[in-house]
Amino acid sequence: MRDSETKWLTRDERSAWLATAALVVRLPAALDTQLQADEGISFFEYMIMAVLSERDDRTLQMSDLAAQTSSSLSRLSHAVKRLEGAGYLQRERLPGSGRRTCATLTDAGFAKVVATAPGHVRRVRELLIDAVAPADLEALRRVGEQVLHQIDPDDPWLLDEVSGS
Amino acid sequence: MRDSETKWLTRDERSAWLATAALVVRLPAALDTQLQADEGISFFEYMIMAVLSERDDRTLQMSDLAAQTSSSLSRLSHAVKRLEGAGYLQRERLPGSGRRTCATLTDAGFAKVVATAPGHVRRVRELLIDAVAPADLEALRRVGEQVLHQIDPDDPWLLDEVSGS
DNA sequence: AAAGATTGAAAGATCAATCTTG
DNA sequence: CAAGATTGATCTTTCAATCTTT
Repeated sequence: MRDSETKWLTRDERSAWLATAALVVRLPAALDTQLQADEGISFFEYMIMAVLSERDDRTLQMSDLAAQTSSSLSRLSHAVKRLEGAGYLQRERLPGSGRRTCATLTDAGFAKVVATAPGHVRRVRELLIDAVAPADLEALRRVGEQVLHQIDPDDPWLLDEVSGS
Repeated sequence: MRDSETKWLTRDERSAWLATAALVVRLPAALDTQLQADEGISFFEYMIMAVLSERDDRTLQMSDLAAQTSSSLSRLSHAVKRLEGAGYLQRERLPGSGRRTCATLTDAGFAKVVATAPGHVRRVRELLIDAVAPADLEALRRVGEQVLHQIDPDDPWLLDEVSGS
């Protein structure tokens, strides 16, 4: 609020920020375009199914699924309802322990992920992975992790990665 | 489409991509949260007004404004109509030369940007600029520019920067 | 009452169709 | 008819309120 104390961006910081702002807006949009055109699903819907497909039982609790797709529970709930209507997954309210709901990928959903993944990965490679130097990609990973930590320090954002390093 | 030839991501590429995917989803969301809570506007609306505020005449043609905010003309048109309703800008159909429409920031719109900028910049610093090493920020700028070039090679994405380097 | 999740209404984005001017 | 822009319909997201189970 104290306007006079604002630390404005330097020229280099500003140019880095402008490029980053364009990146975070355009990259998801470009991936959405490919997925929508080729497979009729959104990036968000693909992420939901991709995350489920990597589980042994193709199942995840709604709140965990929300965390892994960076979405609110409400947004996820609406999206999962649509995907359930399309036959790609099923919801089940676990009766045993608690008020939890689990989403499970159906065979059709798994098949959809299998059909969709190659084109998606190709586009990710084309736009990002193969377009930048390996060292820059590594820097990007660091930046991502640091920013996520700034946004939410409590976020256990190394779930699978912790063991892998 | 040839599934067998898909070049899947390596372990390092995959971990970089996962961090990046989370980054591009969560960073704009976090900035939206700050702007919405403190000033009642979205990141997109702020960008529109900020871009206009940097012009000498606070004016830009709709299609140029769309390019500079990474948005479709349709999305921009709807958003500009709302901002016009709020008194932050005005539209004028240039009668002289062509079918162009220009958007001009009003005094109220300029004041809104002035009031909003400090908090926004503070958050950008906190989440990104001050959170990463200068070399990583520089790498991020390179990545951004390369990805934007992959998405649209014809995009003149160095408008202001060309002269500045 | 709190955690986990869903719902309906309101706001925003996308898509296709349209309008206008050159 | 093409370029620049807008519109209306539809789909998605967000926000606040609600429901259920512990």
